[in-house]
Amino acid sequence: MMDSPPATDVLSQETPKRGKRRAPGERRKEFVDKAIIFFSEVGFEGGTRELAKRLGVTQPLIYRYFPSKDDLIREVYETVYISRWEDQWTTDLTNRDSQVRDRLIAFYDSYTKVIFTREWMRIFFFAGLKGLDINKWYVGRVRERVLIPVCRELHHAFGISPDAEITDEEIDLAWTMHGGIFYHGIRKHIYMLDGGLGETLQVETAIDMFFAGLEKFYAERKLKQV
Amino acid sequence: MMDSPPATDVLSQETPKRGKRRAPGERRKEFVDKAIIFFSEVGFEGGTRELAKRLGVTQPLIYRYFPSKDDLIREVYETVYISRWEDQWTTDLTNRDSQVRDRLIAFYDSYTKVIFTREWMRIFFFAGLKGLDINKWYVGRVRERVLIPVCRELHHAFGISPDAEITDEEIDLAWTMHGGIFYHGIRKHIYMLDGGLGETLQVETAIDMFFAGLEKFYAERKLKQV
DNA sequence: TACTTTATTTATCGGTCGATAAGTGTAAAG
DNA sequence: CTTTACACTTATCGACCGATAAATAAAGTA
Repeated sequence: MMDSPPATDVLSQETPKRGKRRAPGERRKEFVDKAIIFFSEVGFEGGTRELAKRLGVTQPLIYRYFPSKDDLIREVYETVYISRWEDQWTTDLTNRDSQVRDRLIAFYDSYTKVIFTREWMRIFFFAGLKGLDINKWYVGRVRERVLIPVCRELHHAFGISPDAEITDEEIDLAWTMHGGIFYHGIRKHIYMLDGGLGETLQVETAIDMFFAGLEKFYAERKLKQV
Repeated sequence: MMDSPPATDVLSQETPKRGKRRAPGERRKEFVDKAIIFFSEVGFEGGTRELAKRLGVTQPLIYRYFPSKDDLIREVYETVYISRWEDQWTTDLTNRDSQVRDRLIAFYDSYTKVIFTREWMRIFFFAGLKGLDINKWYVGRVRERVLIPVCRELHHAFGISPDAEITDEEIDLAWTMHGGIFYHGIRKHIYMLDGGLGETLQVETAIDMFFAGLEKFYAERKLKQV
């Protein structure tokens, strides 16, 4: 079940003039949430005064909740990267009750619902261009918790010995599929251009391309056994 | 002024510190070239003083050659985007002397040689995140001069009537292939992570995936006629 | 009620930025 | 050699940025 967004407290009207007390934990979360939207739009070079204006407070108040702008930024991308990751993804991908193709489609349908948003995409690239470690860490997570499990499932589905190691080449193939899907998100949210296929169909065709490529790959390497 | 010049003008040893005349056009080009490298590393928010230091000159000199920082930046990405495009790409892609698969591989081998560089990739995303028009313009150019010609060649290769229109869905399929290849560049130059396959092999497998996907696409739509 | 606590504001500092004006010295022109 | 042109410098301005200190007002506590 999808929890509906918390009904924003009935606008306490304007004229927040001065000292509008709120619970501190709640306030902090509100700051981070709005900072995500703010920084995703203007980049991490966006000023704290402009951010404060959007929060409806004065600039020094930000420093009561975060020691520095960098700390706030760190919290922003940790929230985006970590809290939006769902462990269920790996669980479902490795559940052999259904065909691996269907599992892949279901995964990317769910995954793209999370990452194909303006904030996620832009925060991701702002952080990537900054050369932050968390970005490499995230790509590593995709590799370990998605692509490698997927390759393992494919070995099983293609009847390859469970002892056969997963090669870097196979993972590169999986990255090509992943990139084909991911690029649609780039086009939509970085370049603001939409595609002709719906998102589900984009995912399906990318996965079908991947399977066709795998057939060729395994055939050439004489690994296919069925 | 009180400060007495060192009067050591005699020892104009090593790098000539002052008044090092050069041809103005040459100097301008040198500024743009170094600015490409500089901005690709630190982003367009990089300071003019830091840039000047790398150029070995003082900061105000930049404003003798460019009216404003924005003008310099505009020249930077126009140089990267426009001057590195080769019209021969479209010519070769539509030359039916060889198989379309071979043409595609040859194109992406050449294209990735140009764009899979740290400067190109990073300038591209810095500009994309800034929401610059030139970015959409570039994506439009790839569509018009690569993907649509490719789809037309594929129609011919697959024996589809020359009157059949190229659909948005077909172009989306081509974008998936393009994105699969492009993403390897992102991994390498934005995340600084290398893949297992060589670049040529990455291109080949992405194209083979694409062809396999096309087969399925045309079969389902009953457009295939051979 | 008076007292304490703290969320929030006002005021401000030092640093950096893009940009401009004025000075300086060398190369080129005569 | 003298004069002129201009590539390049020094000095500086006003705006903005991140961050801090002190003042203020609202909430909690008695």
